[in-house]
Amino acid sequence: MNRERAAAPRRQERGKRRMESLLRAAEQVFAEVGYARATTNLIAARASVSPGTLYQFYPNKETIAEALALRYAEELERLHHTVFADSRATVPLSAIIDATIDPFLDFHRRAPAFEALFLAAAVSPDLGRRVDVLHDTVASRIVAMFEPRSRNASRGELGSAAVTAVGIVRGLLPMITPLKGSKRSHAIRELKTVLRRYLEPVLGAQRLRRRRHRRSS
Amino acid sequence: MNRERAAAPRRQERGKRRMESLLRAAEQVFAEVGYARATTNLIAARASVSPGTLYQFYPNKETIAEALALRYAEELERLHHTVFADSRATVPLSAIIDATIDPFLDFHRRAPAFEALFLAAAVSPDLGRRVDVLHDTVASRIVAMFEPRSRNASRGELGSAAVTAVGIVRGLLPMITPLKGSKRSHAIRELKTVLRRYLEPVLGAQRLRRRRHRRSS
Amino acid sequence: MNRERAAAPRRQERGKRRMESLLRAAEQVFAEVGYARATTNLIAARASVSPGTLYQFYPNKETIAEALALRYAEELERLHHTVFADSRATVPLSAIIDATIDPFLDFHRRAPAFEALFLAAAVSPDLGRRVDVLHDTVASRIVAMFEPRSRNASRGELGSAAVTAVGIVRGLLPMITPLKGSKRSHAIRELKTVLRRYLEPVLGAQRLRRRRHRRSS
Amino acid sequence: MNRERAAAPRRQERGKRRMESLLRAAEQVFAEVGYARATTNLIAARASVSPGTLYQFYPNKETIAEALALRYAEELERLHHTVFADSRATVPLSAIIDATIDPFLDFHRRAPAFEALFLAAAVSPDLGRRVDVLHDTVASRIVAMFEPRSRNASRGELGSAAVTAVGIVRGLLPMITPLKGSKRSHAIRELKTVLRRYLEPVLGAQRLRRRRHRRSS
DNA sequence: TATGAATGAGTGTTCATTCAT
DNA sequence: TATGAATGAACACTCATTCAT
Repeated sequence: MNRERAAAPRRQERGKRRMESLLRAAEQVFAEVGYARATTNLIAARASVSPGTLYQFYPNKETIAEALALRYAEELERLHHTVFADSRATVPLSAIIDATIDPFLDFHRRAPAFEALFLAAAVSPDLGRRVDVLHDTVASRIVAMFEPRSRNASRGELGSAAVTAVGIVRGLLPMITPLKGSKRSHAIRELKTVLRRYLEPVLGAQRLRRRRHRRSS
Repeated sequence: MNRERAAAPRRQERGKRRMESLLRAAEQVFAEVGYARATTNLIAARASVSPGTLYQFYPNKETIAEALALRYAEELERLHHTVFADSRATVPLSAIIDATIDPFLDFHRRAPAFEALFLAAAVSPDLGRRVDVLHDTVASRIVAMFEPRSRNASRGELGSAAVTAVGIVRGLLPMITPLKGSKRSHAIRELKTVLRRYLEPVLGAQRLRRRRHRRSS
Repeated sequence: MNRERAAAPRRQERGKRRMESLLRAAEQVFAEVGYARATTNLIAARASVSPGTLYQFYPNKETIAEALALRYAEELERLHHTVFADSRATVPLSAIIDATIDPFLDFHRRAPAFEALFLAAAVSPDLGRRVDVLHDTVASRIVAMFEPRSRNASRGELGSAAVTAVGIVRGLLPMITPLKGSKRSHAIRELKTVLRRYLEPVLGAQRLRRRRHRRSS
Repeated sequence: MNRERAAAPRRQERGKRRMESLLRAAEQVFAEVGYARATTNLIAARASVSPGTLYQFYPNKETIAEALALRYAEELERLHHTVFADSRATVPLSAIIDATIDPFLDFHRRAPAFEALFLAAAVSPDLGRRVDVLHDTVASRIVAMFEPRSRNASRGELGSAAVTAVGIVRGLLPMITPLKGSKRSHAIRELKTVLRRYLEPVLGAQRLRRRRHRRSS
């Protein structure tokens, strides 16, 4: 009896560890073959576990992706929280973009399945609904960052811009990830340029916006 | 004899018509369930045809997607050819973007599987290689449109900008398509804004570029 | 009317020619991929004819093989008829074997599907029954050749020996055909040796056997 | 825990038993319809198992045939090992042949798919490569048996003779297996005669050969 | 006759999921 | 809990054969 009480938490610990290792295995597998071609049996095998065990923790394949997406979302939250915890409104936009995109790309490198999920979300409606967490997280991160800086954009406008920015990143990401070296740097610069040119007027001070308006009219 | 000679083309016509109807069926199915979950048997059934018939015309699933992509590419070519056949360099950028994006979205509505293929191309490497035609077509269309208008951008810069523009469209498209009415209009305006703000300096006159440089440095 | 009467034979001629070319096509295809993997559509295509046409002349795949086997059997008949038309009883056994095996191997080279059918006959019971013609032909050829030469073997014994000889050839043929040059020669010599040693006592008068021993030692 | 430890081997046992029963089912099916027309689903059904289960143990159809061939090869090894473990060089050739062929035919009866594989090996190149084990086993068995007995044949000659002998058996086997009773006996005697007459000179010293000739005349 | 589109049962194989142990 | 055998409905694709023209 005593043993049982003692065993329960230990068992839960073991369960956590199992879920961990399953998630890591799934991450690898998603990264290697993509979500669609990833099989639960392969994930289980990669985690040195039987398929039955996998299903003890995750009721189906989607749930695994969802859990991974959630973990990524959390990491993303932490990522920018850390970076921007003490930011001031005076920081120029390009610096904000650098501070948003660079850690993001960095994280993207460390999170091998991120792109697989990010992209798959658009294709598979099932997964999509679940992985949307990622988009939402990124978008709300952006809103959070820009809100204190924005003088003349409403919350709604900011939200809409953030969603758009996420779309831009999603669209350009696949053009960055396969590249290395200077080509990669160039592609990254291009992404930042797009974002900067798009966001500048959204956020911008009066002066800036006026100039822009004149030009683009 | 006369009859025989007459029969051959008529049979070939029938073949063409079958390929047509198979392509239309595939289009529907891709649009409904996506490329990955589309099955050849389902496509055949949708075309009221046996699976064997499908394979008489298309050797495999990929080829069907490829054929559909090709047809989309052709339609796209035609689309902008028509629109821009007589364009002048004096047309303002926003008009160019309107004339590019509006027919594209229009086409996109009539081409229900376009998004499925466009997106799937990024996920499935098999399909990707074949469907890249679409991206290339769009990109080269953009280059063709902008080249006569651009004063100070090299061909390489234009190409790179075009690829980026395609990425932007790909990234924002999924945010437009599920919407209707004013929300849709707003999302479209947003896409155009992104493109305009991004492309303006790429194409722009000397004066404009100088200003931009100072500011963004 | 008149035309019809005139056309009929011409049509039959054309039919013969079609059957010819179909048979030649089948021969190629059987030789290339074996009976089992040969498809009627492939045969038709090889004959530059539609599958429907093929079925106008041959009701199914087996029949084609049967027809080819029959043609081979006829050629075999002719083969040894020619060779042995004037043979005498005094010819030594080894010469008979040479005169049987050499043209046979020669024919075998010219008849690329022969082995495919010969072997397939043993595997597929359907085909087997039909292609047995070949075995029977070869066996009866052997009997015909040996009968005038045999002093102490009954017809039954001869028949049994002939069947056995055919079996030997079938068993060793696949060891000869893939070889070239001296290895091939060696394998052929081995086949002849087997046959000679087996048939000698079946056929032999004392004198013949003694002579043989001296020579072959 | 104790239970867990006990369960693993029991499960593995179950796996072994399944592989067994699948192999038995495959044996039946191969024997009934031949390798080419045997379907994996049929084999699975015959083993009262789903197709998926079959593929849990054998990755494809060929592998099943291979496994069966391997098992046959092992049985063959055992077969003649037992018989000849203590053989002396003084045993007459005919006894050796009896002791080789009789158990082989016996085994052949108990191994209903043996012929299907043995023959299919010559037809299907895929299977062929894998089932060659059988031929090699039989040939090397023959070499092993004859080596100590042969006074004047080199190893190479013996090997070549063994291969030829295997060919002979393969060629004559289909003439034996469909027969029953005295016809069968007769066919078997014929096979042995062929082998004896062929092998005698290969193995024999002068004395032996003379003796043999007298006897067999 | 000749065509070639059409058929459709069937092929080997996969994989998310369940279940007996 | 953990195992891994078991499931079975699919899947992409084939091919001997038929049929409208």
